[in-house]
Amino acid sequence: MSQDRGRRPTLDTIALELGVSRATVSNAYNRPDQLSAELRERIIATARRLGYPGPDPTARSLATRRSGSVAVMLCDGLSSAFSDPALSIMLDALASTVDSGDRALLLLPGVDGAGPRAQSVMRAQTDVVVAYSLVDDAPSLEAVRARKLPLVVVDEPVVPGSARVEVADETGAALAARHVVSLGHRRIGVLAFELSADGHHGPAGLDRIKTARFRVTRDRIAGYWKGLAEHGIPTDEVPLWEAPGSGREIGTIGARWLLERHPRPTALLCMSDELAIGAVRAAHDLGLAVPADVSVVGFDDTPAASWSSPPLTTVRQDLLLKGRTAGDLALRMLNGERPGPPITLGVTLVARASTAPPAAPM
Amino acid sequence: MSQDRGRRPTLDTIALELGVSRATVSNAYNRPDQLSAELRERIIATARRLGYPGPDPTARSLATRRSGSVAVMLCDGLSSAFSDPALSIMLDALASTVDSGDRALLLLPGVDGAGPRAQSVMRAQTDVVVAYSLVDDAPSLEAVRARKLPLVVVDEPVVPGSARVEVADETGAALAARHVVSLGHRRIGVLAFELSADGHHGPAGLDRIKTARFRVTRDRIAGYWKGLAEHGIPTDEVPLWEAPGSGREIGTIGARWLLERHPRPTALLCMSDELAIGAVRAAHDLGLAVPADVSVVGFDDTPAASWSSPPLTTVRQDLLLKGRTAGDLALRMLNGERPGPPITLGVTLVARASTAPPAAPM
DNA sequence: CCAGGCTACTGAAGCGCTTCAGTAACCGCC
DNA sequence: GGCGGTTACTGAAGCGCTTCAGTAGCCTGG
Repeated sequence: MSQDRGRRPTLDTIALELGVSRATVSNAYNRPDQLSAELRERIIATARRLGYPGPDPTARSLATRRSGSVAVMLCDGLSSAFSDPALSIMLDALASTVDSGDRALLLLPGVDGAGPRAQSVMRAQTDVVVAYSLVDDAPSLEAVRARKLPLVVVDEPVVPGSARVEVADETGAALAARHVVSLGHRRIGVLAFELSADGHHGPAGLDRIKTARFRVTRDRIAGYWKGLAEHGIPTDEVPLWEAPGSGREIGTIGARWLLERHPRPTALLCMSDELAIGAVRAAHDLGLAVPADVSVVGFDDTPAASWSSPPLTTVRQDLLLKGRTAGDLALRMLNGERPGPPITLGVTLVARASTAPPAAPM
Repeated sequence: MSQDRGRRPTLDTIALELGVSRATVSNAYNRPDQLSAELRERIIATARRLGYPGPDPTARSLATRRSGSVAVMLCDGLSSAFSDPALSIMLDALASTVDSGDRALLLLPGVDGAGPRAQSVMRAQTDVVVAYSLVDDAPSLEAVRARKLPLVVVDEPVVPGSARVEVADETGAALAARHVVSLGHRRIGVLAFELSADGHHGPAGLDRIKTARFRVTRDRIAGYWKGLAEHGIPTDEVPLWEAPGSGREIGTIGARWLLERHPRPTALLCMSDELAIGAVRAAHDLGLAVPADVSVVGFDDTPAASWSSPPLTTVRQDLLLKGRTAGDLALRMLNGERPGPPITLGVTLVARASTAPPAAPM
């Protein structure tokens, strides 16, 4: 007879009811080979009868010292995460990898582009954390360090003791730049991501570029410049517009500004496919044809890139692989493996219909 | 002197070091008003010196019996979640609401459209779960019940004892149907969501429709039919194509099938804006103009609806409010509130440029 | 000068589980 | 018939924290 009336059943409830030890009941759930099939049956049956749902996850976590979840720290809120296909795709791959390791994803969204609050990280029940494209000096990274949690960084500068996966952003950007230059373009505009998490957007000058706090943005600018400089294009005259996000709407606004410069750029290098799609729209709005009047290059090669019209020339990165790799790394670190050398994924240029040689100079 | 060399510091480490009780150290973190500011300072300083990162979240959860996270059960993997703007937007609102209550989001993605595995739910460290548009008989729902976790269901049939928020789907669908009918359309096609989580897609007949296991799909079909039937259109002759997902690509495929019927429908009712955008594409591919040759109605009123060309006539639902409401409900249930009556959010028809009276009959 | 009320802190009882070192019983074998 | 080896199960020591009922000491007012 259960004397715990009203209280929710625990391992003890079952053990008492059956007159076996608590360890045995625990084994019934976790190590079926440690007891007779017959007893196990009885335990499970009794549990069901008494409404015991199985070992409490929190208590188990405390005892085993593993929480069973992988935390992901994002730079911004979820809406930006969800609306950025590149991030979505990679997060999905990460989630499936992690899930196949029987772990759940704990999402720690950032606030105001500065990443999650330190306190959210301090309170997160997790065994390992994956940081995605945070600013260099995010307080959340410090919190992870304080908790001595294994860390996997994605698209971020090196953090001592962490595993790392990233993409050859600089190389990719250089590919994009070389592509338009070799088509004959000389007047180029750049549609960039945020340089810092200060909510600023609009045209950005050299001084601001130099203090960029997002590695991805820095590297891609460096790549663009490298590609352009190789062909003698003075990079300090290349107009750059900083977009507070990676969505199309913003892309349209930024591209419009770029396309209204005099002389008008004949090619736009965009840091994401979404920005590029927005740029194509801006061109249309201004009565310019793509690629006849202006060439547009994206970045990422998301599904939307090939779907858009015209299909986008873009720099392809393997987003699925990036997510899977990050997931694998996280799972590995959980097993106590030491973080190996950083993994850098390659990029390729995919030439489609949004780029062409410039029209004859006016 | 700390005799725990090598072990990570705990509350006791600090307490011992300072010769105070463990309770006091705990209070230093959780109830600063319970000790003198001076002692608190010393405790925090010592903690920092010894590398103690603050109370362990898992142990705290066990002691307080609250985990601090809200689990969200999704029908499918994250990629579909991320690629469905309607879901993204609502999840984001949910996340911010929950985050402002200082809780993290634990994502439990589904597998094969059947929702999360029961085991994932059993092992999830969470205080409350939100279920989003799962099939009626999802095993995960049963798992939630077994664990006696508070449950908030979104866009789902009633689950006893749970809080519920949903959208007037049937009403919305009826609005859409009435809209096209009152424009004069008589030949209508329906581009629907999945009816069951069996991976099937393509044209669906009455028998299959009757056994639909997704409430949203069921309700919207019912709404469409109601709107059509009111005007004497025989609903059993309305072709319906079942889409395995809600993306544009699928929309294009389904719409093409619908537009190749004889007689060709002059209006397409689509269960999401993405499907509708795909349908517009299919029309173009077939050399049909929207809305001149075929009218298209979406559902949700996501940003893409107004952005697309032509801007989409659609049924607007307040996705942000839906997410916020679900978050609020979850937070409330955490505080032990009883689930109130279901909350149903209204819908309105937003008429834009993708619908028009049909061309004169051929 | 003492009752009453604070303030600042402590002790101990949990929270529900895992795990490890046993132990008792049994089995087969030379 | 004793011995090594299994099998099936138990006891107890944690895991790291919160919280509640105290208690000691001090202050205040009548």
